[in-house]
Amino acid sequence: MVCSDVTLDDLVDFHAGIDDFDYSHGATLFGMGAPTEAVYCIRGGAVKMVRFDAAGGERIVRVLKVGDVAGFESAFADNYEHAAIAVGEVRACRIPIVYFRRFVAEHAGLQARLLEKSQAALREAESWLTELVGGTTPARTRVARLLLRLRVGSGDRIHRFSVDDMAAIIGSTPETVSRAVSEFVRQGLLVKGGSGAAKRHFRGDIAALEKVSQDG
Amino acid sequence: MVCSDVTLDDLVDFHAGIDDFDYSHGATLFGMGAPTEAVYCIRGGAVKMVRFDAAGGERIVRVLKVGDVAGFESAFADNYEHAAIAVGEVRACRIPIVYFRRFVAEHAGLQARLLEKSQAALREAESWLTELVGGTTPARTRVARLLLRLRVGSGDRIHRFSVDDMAAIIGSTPETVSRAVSEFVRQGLLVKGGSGAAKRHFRGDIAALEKVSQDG
DNA sequence: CGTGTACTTGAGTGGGCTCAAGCAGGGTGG
DNA sequence: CCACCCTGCTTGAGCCCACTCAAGTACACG
Repeated sequence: MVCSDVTLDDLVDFHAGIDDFDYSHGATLFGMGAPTEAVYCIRGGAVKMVRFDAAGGERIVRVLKVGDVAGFESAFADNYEHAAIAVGEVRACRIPIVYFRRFVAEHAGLQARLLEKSQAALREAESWLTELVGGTTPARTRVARLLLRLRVGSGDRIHRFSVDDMAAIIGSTPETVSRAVSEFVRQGLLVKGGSGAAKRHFRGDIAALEKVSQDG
Repeated sequence: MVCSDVTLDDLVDFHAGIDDFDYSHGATLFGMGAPTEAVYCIRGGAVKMVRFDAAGGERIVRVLKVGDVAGFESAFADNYEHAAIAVGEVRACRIPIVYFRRFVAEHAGLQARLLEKSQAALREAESWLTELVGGTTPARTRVARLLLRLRVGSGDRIHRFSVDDMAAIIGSTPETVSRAVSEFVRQGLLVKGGSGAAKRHFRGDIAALEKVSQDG
């Protein structure tokens, strides 16, 4: 993880302006097209990376979880390519772009690490292309696959996105997602979290979901 | 373009084993899961990057054209993540992986260039996610968008992929693609190339296709 | 307790998938 | 040179999933 890298920890030690921030549900870390002024290390929660098409419809192209770095794709461009929006409570550390660029320029090891990050993101995007979106795969299967990808760590807790968000990921409609999720809940594959912070999570029967995710 | 970089041209000059090769339609540059042993700079034609899902069905996640580098995503892994398959006649130069890795290690500038390449590929993949695949967008619109992305340079020539390939890109079926393409041909938006090498190309009415690609 | 937001559920329709013929074109062998 | 086949494209008919439109419901928040 870039943030825990020694050289970047040095950055935190020696410069002011880098601190952890909290973002509440729906808060915007940065907007699509806004001038690039920082990258963010996600320390907790989930962040959706959003693109808007010509018609103004939103499409989620990636989901960031703890350890991911938001905005690094645009670190050497003038403007952000996506909007980054918090889903549930999010904690992130903000690194002003000038510090970030200086450090990358000065430390060769960081470049290799960035390349890894970029290729991991590419792998993830391709994975979405093959497994999650459209194709000829039934919607319920794709919803199951998505839920498995939204797991927190390797337990049975699953980030609970809104039906609209899930639809914007798998390329479907809120109604269709709702029907699939409701059915999973009825069948006991999914349990909605109670109140408070737990509201933003499911408990999932991972084994059963994996069964559904294999199409048939 | 990585291949035209001075340092990589030096590589070509000083080492044997690097030459241009020709591949005919359907030829495999490398297979998915095969041991990584080279990267390829595309000098002409088009190459499809393919992933196979559990059911054995193929899905095309990216298309490489002149100037792109095939296999660099796997340059630091043991095995290729995709298969790379020629569409029509392809000319490419083959760089053995040991040379490639040595050069990247020795020349810091190349790392930055690789990072750019990786991020460009990421952008492209996200672009496919938002514009090309599934969603709620009608198939004819998506076919039009795909055709525009398959343009050779900035003229009216378009790489002519098989209906199966196009279906594997937009996440549809060969029949549906065929219906859309046939209609474009009937309407004169698309002209099939004659014989010989031209068989692998369309001539497209770019302006009209762009109109169709904007949904309505 | 009212209001707003998000989700759920229902009925109806249509786009595209499926299944299944028919049809070019190009390569091969007689 | 032609008949043949083989591969890839086209076209048709029927059906079903999922999108659309539209209520109705749950829940949070002021």
